[in-house]
Amino acid sequence: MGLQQPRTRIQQKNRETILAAALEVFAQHGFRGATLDMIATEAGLSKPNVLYYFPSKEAIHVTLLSQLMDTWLDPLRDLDAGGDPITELRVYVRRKLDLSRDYPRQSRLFANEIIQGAPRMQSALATDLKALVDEKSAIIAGWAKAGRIADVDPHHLIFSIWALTQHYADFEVQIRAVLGDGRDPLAEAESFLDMLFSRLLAP
Amino acid sequence: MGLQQPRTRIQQKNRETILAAALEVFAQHGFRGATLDMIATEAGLSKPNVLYYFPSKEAIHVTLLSQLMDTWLDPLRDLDAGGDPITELRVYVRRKLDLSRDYPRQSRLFANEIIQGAPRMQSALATDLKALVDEKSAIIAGWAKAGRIADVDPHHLIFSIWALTQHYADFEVQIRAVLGDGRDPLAEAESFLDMLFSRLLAP
DNA sequence: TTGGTTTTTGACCATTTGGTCAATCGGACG
DNA sequence: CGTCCGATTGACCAAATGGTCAAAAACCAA
Repeated sequence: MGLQQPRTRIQQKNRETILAAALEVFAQHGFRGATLDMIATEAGLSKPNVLYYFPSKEAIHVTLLSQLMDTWLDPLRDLDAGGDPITELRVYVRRKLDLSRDYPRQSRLFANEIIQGAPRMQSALATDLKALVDEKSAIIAGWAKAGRIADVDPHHLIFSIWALTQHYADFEVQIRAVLGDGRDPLAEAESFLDMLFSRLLAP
Repeated sequence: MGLQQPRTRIQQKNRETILAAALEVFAQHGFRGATLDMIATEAGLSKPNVLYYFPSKEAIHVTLLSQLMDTWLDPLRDLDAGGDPITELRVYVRRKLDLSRDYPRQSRLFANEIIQGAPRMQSALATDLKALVDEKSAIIAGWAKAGRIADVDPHHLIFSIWALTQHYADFEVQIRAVLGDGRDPLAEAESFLDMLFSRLLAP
């Protein structure tokens, strides 16, 4: 039964429930480590019922990944050539860090996929993602050439923003272990990264 | 058969062969995604033969992880309170980046483990790793207080070094997809990170 | 060569897991 | 109330997988 778009209220609800459960399970165990039983239990449904709403385990995974790319790239899409360069980039960093705080599971799902060679995203990376990054890199390069920010390589600037913000979601366990209790990693990260990029970008 | 330490030449060699194969397979597929058959094939041995040298799949994984922690923390151990602060930290960044270049599989193995909650490393993180980071953070804090480097949070400085260097190994697929062919990500990263930390740390 | 030890493997096993299916359930509508 | 269609599930299956074991092969010292 191909449920391209939900027709009934209950389909809508159950598909969402399954996706939320699958996100939790995939993020924690990776694609192979996750089982349909785990997802079904987490969703409060039976395994055959889960497969009534999605044709396969892989279909659930693919659905999650495509949803992810969309919201994940929003902050970069909003980088505005007409805005103040430093402000634009600072806002981008902050919004990216907000994503790490509010959606750590999505971040880990994505990280799992990329680390293992992005077997289900290769094309999306080389086309959509590359196009967007190239476009925004041109904007940043323009700012640099105009002397409005320091002369940094735009691609690596973007990579550094990704690396630094996602690190706080993906490696949360390590960070908490090292910092010990009683500290708020994400809050500290916000001011640290603000300072870091201020110093890096100042003309 | 518990082969705590190899007694014969052939044991030594086969254990190393298996660990090398397992590193490749675990890094690419994660613990659950890797199968003993994959490891055996990669090692050029039969599955029962692999289990002759290691008691279980998990034992292979644990062996790799403990080996990893050791070499992985060496550069941080060498951070010398008596050296020139900027130089010491620059060397640390460069050596960490060298590890990403030379041992990307180890980096991904570690990343896989941490992202999934470090089920087999929790204790090592909270004890050994925390102790080392706290010790070196104290040194960095001393440099900052003496005005020899900028006033940065030492823990987050170390996190940022980890994030930025390991990103080039763990997310290599993404970076290559975005940069396209004909560029050398690691070479570019070296100069980019050198500049980034120069600006960040200058008093 | 021989006897004993180490190494290797084919056959096998129990469990897990993704997925199927016929049968049942349940609610909305006439 | 009865019918129909979407929703749910217990039972089941085939393949994959971690691991075992007895026997064969390779090796080595005397």
